[in-house]
Amino acid sequence: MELKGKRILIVDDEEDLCEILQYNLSSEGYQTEIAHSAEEALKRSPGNFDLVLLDVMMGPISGFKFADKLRKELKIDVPVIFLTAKDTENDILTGFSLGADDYISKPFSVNELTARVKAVLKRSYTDKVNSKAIIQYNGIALDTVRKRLIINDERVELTKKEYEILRTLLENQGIVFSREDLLMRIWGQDVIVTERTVDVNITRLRTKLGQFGSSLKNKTGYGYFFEF
Amino acid sequence: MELKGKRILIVDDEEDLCEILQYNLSSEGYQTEIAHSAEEALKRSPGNFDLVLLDVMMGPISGFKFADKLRKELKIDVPVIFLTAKDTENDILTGFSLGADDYISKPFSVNELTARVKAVLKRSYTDKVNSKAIIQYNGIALDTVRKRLIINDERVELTKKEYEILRTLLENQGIVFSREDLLMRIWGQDVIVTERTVDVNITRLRTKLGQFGSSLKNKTGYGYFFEF
DNA sequence: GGTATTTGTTACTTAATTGTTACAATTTAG
DNA sequence: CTAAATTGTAACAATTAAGTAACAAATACC
Repeated sequence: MELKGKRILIVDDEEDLCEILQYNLSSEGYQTEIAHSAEEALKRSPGNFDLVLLDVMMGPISGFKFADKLRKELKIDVPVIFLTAKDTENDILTGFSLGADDYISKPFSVNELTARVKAVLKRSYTDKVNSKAIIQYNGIALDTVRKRLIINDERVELTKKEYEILRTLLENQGIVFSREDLLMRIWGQDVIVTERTVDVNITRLRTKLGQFGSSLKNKTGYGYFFEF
Repeated sequence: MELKGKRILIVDDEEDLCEILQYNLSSEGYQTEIAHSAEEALKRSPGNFDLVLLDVMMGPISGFKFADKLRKELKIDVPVIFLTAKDTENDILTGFSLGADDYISKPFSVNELTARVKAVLKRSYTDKVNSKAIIQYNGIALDTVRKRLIINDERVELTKKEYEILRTLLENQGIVFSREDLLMRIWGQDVIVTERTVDVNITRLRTKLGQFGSSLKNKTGYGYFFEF
């Protein structure tokens, strides 16, 4: 398994800590991005990261609220590791009830951090379809490195948006995503585009999907989903 | 590692050159033996040497034939450096296809000789696997010692950055590297340059790659990758 | 120290992606 | 069955990304 190169979103309002985290994770080969608030984190399309490191004690929206929003409202189930100063059981349980994958209590050592990060990434690798370079579904192969499809031995290049929509739908087959869900997840919090934009991208995807185009289905009034 | 005392077999029909080689290598602390023909060389158990210096232009059995026999028939994979007067790229590539580790073009300086010898001994000591001076991919040969390309029998000099980008992409064909990835990997953690710098270097590389320029591909929104 | 080479920046051009709109087709509700 | 709502989609526009030439800065080399 190749953990290196995985994208990690660091969400913490303490500049210094962020930099320490970033420095250490980078030198381990991970790609990192920093957000100093929940709001900022939402802007960075958290669904596109492999892991989110989240401080629970943070500005107006706490890490807990952010995680809750991520899971329940945005339906993004990216792995999350909480950074918590309060090492109380209650805190920790709250975190896990909100879908955390692990937690680290401050202060923590670099070794501890990288070990947990590695473990969580490994779990999300083995347990989910995630992380493989090419993911196959029925007759469709999605090359997650080159961001393209292989259908009937043919390469079909996908643009960024197309790729992200398709991946989202393929990884969550049968689940209906409203236009808003998709906009939130893929375009991000503050990008303002018409909901119809999704429709157009769906059309384009259907064309590129060829014989499988009709598997990208619409549920009138609700949204889009994938079903072979 | 102790390079001194390593045993080197010199195979060349020119008496004078042999003596010059022997003199210089001895004074560097190597043990040397001389063979004036391929036949003679075979009698000296070439497999028991740490390195063979082999003249390609030589009596009834050419250096190439000797090397071929060594590798294919006798299955001896002692490191070999070719001494070549014919400095054509074709010759050089032939040598490498026969398993050479490096080559030296006549006339050469003593410094060059000892440097190459040392480098090959060191490489073959540290990593048995990737110790060749020239790595070939489809129609592209990358001379990792002299930092240049050989394409269609032509030498193309690469600058450091160009070389490192190309090597990264060639060794990881199909993997898309974002500008940031490349900056991190090649420029390093703390060098601050515009991401567009990568683009410019890519353009320069494409030009130097000639007919293969179009194999250095861009994936809009993601980065660059190599694919024949 | 001066010259050549490499490397980086910028500005501009070209290309690719993404978004909007208008209208057609389909679906739904009554 | 029909009108309203929703979705599909083609054509165009806007935006964003990439290619590249020309110049500037930095570095290496005498």
